[in-house]
Amino acid sequence: MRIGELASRAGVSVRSLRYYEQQGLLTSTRSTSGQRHYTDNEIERVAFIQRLFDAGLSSRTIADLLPCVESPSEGTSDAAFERMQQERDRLTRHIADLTDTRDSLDGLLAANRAHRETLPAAAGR
Amino acid sequence: MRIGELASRAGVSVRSLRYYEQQGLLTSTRSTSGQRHYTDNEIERVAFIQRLFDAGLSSRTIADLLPCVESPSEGTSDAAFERMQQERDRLTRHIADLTDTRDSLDGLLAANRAHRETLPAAAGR
DNA sequence: CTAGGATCTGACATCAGTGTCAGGGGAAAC
DNA sequence: GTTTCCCCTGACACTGATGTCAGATCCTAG
Repeated sequence: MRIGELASRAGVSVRSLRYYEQQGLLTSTRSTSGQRHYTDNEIERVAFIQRLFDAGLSSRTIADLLPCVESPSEGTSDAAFERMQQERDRLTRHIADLTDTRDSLDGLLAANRAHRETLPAAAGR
Repeated sequence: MRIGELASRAGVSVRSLRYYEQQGLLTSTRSTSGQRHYTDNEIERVAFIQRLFDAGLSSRTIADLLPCVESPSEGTSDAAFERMQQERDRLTRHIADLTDTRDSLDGLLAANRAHRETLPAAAGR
């Protein structure tokens, strides 16, 4: 498929796909006229890349990890493996932080809710 | 205390504190010479602002929410209350996404680990 | 064959929080 | 009082993923 189709199927912009390729996250075969062509495999790959971006990884970090993802059967480098563990741990900490923050919001919401019930006339201002 | 002390006690840069004030997230009393002065309360406030930033809220959103935080005893506006619930829900979804992503990484790590054990000689390359 | 949509490259814009520098004044320690 | 550190404002830089535009080329439907 060409880039437009991959973009719509993976739910990202054409611009982003070109950027991913430039950053070494994605490869494409080129037709003689220079147009990029992809296989269905790339759909999942792009989706995964997006998830890593959403998880706060930089394109550089993702580039470091992807070899480990693509060919877990080969002996991937220790460095990539370590990096992956490191990111996993970072993610765990981040999730814990976010959970704490959400709990704080819940506490505030509860306090506000309680107040609203006792003073319904004040609601809205 | 002056801005430098607040910065070091709250663990943020002086630059950031001035920015927060500019965005309406923080207020300070000014000495006659124009220097900002803060009370101990601001330490916690700044820490909370940081947590919200880390949770992906924009300064605009934080500004919308803070009245609700500072004076839960007053009848805070419905809009702020709704906004807060909305952000809480967004955070919940984000946490779920991150957890999924982390699980994916765990799966990949396990696959790599398994391979490493079967082919110890290939480690490092 | 041709028109219109898709793609190519390259460049510049955006956003938001933060870093950093310059030039001038304040505060506190010696 | 002088030195040294802190603070003030204002401005510009940065980062990184993405948007957008321009001008050229390609592909496909009519």
